[in-house]
Amino acid sequence: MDQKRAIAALGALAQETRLDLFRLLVTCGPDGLPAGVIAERLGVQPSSLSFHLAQLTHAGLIAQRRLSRQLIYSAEYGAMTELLAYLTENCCGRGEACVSACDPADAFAIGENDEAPARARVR
Amino acid sequence: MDQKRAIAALGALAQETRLDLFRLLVTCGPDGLPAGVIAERLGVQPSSLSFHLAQLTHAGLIAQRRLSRQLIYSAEYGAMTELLAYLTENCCGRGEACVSACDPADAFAIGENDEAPARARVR
DNA sequence: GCGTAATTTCAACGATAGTTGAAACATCAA
DNA sequence: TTGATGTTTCAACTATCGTTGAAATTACGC
Repeated sequence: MDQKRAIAALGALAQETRLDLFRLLVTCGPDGLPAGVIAERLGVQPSSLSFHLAQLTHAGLIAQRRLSRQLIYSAEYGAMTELLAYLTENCCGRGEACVSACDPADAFAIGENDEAPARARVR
Repeated sequence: MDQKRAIAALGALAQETRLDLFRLLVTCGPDGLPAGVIAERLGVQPSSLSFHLAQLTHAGLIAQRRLSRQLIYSAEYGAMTELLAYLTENCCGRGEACVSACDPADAFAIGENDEAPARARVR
């Protein structure tokens, strides 16, 4: 992952509809969902959804395939993984403040609740 | 991490200067760097840098502290960790396509090279 | 082929982001 | 206090983003 692609991915995710959309597809696995179903679930106009789907596709975060009349969209887990790796690159071994971010076990353990790990802010 | 904060963080990172800046601070650890040094390293005008520092600070991705005349900025590793967790929430156990994204070992293992894991695209 | 369903494309609009340079602010040394 | 250093704030400008509704496209069943 280079800077350009990372920015494209981050920019694509930095929007209400698209973030919800991406996270919805992430939970749906490789099977994905047709555009119409996504529009209904998110409560977005088809025209608007199409715009956002194009943004995410262009950023490489989702993939498109056709199933008869429907266009099915699914998350590109590889791209997501690369993006996470790009953000955390070289953050290891620089002191205890970054330990939880660099330790995969810790990093993913907090996904279930919405709390930040207890850590003193550097002020 | 809720949707609003995630969007703020993603939006903050979705910009050349700020992404470079954040990654620079991530590699610097809790000690951080003064604004002047950052401006020099990134080749950005102080005025512009100040704008970007404020964006990242407001998004909770970096922290600010004063050291005499200088303002020192450092990465907020906790916020970064929460963001990664938010993006990958509920992506587990849905099929083999998301395995590498959900398996921390795999997810972070590809950080060293710039290659995507070999995976067939759903087209 | 015709009509219909599913989705995309297009143009127009208002809103927000990023840059620049000048001015202001905050801190320190003398 | 005075001057200098480090950083932020502000106004003005251009560029890009997201929404809407209408029209066009694509694929299917009859």
